[in-house]
Amino acid sequence: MDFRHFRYFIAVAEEKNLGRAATRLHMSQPPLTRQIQAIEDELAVKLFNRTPRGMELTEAGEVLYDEAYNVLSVMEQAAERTQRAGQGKLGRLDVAIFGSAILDTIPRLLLAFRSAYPDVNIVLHNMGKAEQIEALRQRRINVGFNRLLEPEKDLHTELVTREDIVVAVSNTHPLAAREKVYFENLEPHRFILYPTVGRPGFVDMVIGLCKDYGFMPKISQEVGDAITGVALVASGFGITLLPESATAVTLPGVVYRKISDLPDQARVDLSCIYRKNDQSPILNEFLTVMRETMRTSA
Amino acid sequence: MDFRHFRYFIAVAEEKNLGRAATRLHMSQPPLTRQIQAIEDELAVKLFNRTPRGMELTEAGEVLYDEAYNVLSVMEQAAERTQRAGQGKLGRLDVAIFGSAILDTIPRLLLAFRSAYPDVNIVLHNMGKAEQIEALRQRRINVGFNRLLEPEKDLHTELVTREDIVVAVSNTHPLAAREKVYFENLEPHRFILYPTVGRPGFVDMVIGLCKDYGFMPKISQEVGDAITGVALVASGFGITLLPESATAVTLPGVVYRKISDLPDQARVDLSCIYRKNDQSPILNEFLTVMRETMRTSA
DNA sequence: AGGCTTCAATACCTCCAGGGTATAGATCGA
DNA sequence: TCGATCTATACCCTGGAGGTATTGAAGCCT
Repeated sequence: MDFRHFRYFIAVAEEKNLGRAATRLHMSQPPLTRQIQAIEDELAVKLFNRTPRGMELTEAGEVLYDEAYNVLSVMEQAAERTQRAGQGKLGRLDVAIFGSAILDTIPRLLLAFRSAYPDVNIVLHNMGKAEQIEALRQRRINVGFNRLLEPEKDLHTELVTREDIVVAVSNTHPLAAREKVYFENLEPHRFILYPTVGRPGFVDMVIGLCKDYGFMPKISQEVGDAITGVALVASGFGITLLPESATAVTLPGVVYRKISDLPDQARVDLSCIYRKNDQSPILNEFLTVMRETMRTSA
Repeated sequence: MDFRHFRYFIAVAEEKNLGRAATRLHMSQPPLTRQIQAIEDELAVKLFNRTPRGMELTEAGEVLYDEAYNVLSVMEQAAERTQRAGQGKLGRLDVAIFGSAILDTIPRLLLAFRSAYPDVNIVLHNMGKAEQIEALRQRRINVGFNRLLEPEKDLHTELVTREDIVVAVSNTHPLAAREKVYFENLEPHRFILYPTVGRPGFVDMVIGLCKDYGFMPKISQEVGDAITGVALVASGFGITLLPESATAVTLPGVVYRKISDLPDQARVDLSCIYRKNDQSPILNEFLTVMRETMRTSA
């Protein structure tokens, strides 16, 4: 039983005439006769009664006719879904995110991707840097987002965007009153910092910067994530440094100030990381959308 | 895209190795390679990543693998249902019945058939003799049951069973007291009879019998069906003649008596009627079951 | 009745797709 | 570097699917 057989059968069932059916199938009548006979032989069932006026379905033939379109359509759907999966339009993408990246860039990215590929199921995972790398190697995720990623031999890292660092201060804080804030102005104030999960982290960059400006930051608190940090700023625990996108978080009593004299290496990157040998068309489409999105919004 | 392709694809997807898959498919490896390539070409999708350790599914391949068993099983079901229909095990049988036949023989028949062919949907229609013949010609029914059927050139009639005629009398009636009832004993009593729907009917036979015995029956009432007739007997309207199977109807105050000297032509037949050229395997099986049932219960 | 039409079925030929064997190419582990 | 273990390629061969011509069977007209 072949797909061709189904198409032939349908044509004959509908035309009730071998000649016309053959024309419709762009072939001649005798081979069609034989193919129909072949089906009947294989199933050991008479599908048509041959009359001098043509072919008419038997009861068994009626049953097969009911099924035939089903069979073809199931087959065609299988093919189509496979093709769509091959074009990255169907399937699942496991994305790891971490920390403040979720506040601005990632949502824009996901929005763009979802509207272009609505049938791709995006599953988000919260993971730190080291976890992301492990999960990538174990194929639990397709792509991870993080900052300050170091190269790995089997993984590609790709810069998504770079952001300036801003300082978050309480609105009653002396720095809030200044028109321009320079990095050295930060020195006397107490810093709220973040624990490093996977070296090098954001903290390392901040401390390095301070060293470049000739001081060691006074540490007020260490907190787990950016939002908690901002909350502590509002509560007067000190100041904190954040990537610019984190200014999407607005809390009463907190203001953000740009740092006017920030050197270029003090800009913080947001990168993504994925397996070098990942052939997934979905990942590919995702990266394409990502590059396009970042290009147009730059 | 051929059924063979699906089987090949499944084998390779499961074995993750062309050689083993080929063995499983009872063929050699190179043609299998080419068939897999052919599928990929046709769908314009890579289904496998070739590694030195074997074949592993791509995402698109995973999607196709999910579908592949579906496709095959839908196909196989179609074939199987068709075969079953060809063996008369699946489908629909439209049966016309009439009057008292429904009281005993038909239920036994249907019970036997349903238990042997549970997937055949039996649809019962109440029709008189003429209606049945018309419905047969219009293919609205496959078989009809009736009594005293006359031959028709395009229809087969087949005797199902013959029954004796019994007389139904009130239990206070003089006849109820007799040990043996002879036909001539009926003469003084008033008859409840049935209108003839399609000549010749049961009434004609009764009247003919009376004539044979040298009297004309005194008619008390005409009623539409046997049950009503029996109800009138209970009410003292007279006596009525019925086929023996109608004694399945028991009403308080009614007794049935056999007629001892009944000639053979006074036995009433139950026959079925169907199209001579009806090829339906279901009808065929039904008739077979019917003959078997009547043979064993005779 | 006999020829005409209209179907499906058969006879016979052709050719290519699908299968086989042998072998090359690629990669990995010892 | 050699052998083991995969897949891919080259080449041959056969069966089956398709084509043309024809037969066979059954109405439908004169």
